[in-house]
Amino acid sequence: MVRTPVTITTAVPKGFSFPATVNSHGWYDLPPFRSAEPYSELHALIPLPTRRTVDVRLTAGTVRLRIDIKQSGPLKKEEQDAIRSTVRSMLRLDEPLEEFYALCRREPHLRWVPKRGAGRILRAPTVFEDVVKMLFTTNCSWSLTRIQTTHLTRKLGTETAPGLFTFPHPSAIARMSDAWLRREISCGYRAPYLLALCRSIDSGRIDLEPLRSSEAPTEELYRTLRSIKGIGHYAAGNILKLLGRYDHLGIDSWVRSRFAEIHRNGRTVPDAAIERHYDRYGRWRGLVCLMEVTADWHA
DNA sequence: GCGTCCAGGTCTACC
DNA sequence: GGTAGACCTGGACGC
Repeated sequence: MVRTPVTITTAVPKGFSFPATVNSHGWYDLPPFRSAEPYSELHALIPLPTRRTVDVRLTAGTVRLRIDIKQSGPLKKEEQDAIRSTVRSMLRLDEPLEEFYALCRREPHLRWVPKRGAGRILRAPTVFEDVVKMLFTTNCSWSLTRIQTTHLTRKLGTETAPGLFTFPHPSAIARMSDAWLRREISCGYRAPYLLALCRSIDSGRIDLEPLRSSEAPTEELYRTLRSIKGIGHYAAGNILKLLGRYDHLGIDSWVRSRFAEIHRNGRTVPDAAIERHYDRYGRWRGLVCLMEVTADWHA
């Protein structure tokens, strides 16, 4: 047994960039993640197999990542291992990107990607959390995505410290009504989609968590995601990226707009033309597209 | 402060 | 297979 506070570390791959990973997309801005300064630290709540949740603060060194664990009870060795494993999964530390980086080095406009250690996309501790948050990004502004996620955690999550709430378990959401979710979470017409997903998980009809380690073909995973009501072409494409599959672009209005600025002097083009543009990057096309449209975030 | 309009993906009905 | 319309909310804007 180890008494808190506890600091553990874990090795990072050569060239890894903590800020480029945390800033890879907007997840760091959605609870339970917190980050006053996303370039240097990230706070997260990590659920453990023992059904406990720990509050961690992540900061990066050049060869190791520092994990400060804030919680009150004793911490077993296997719980520390679980924390380390979840953090590695969230920051994609074990994802092999050598082939992608080699591709980037052959493209002058992508040479910055391996130089700045970009290409690892932050994900939540669970696939369920990633899917619900992606559902909350559909057909709304980022401010509404933040409102929905904040309400969901505050009203159905568990308070682990004053003002600090876990992402709720599917069963906690499954117990609520459609009308309650619309009223309290502000998720509008997405409420029945969220409810159906949570009840499917709660009843055992669907299990999202194995998708991260699945060896099934990408198109099979895509079909699985599209079978979830409310997850369309855009959301499925972006969830696939969080599963380490980059065959789909996940085009939304922002990608259309950025693509037009970067490649067409501001003139918008049909999605099919955007798809064709990235075809030559093969199974990395979705990641190349993401790097291009977010390049200025990493400048 | 109030009303109106718009933007944002997905689903369903219809052709 | 392609398309129109409905879904719901926050924010911008005009009054």
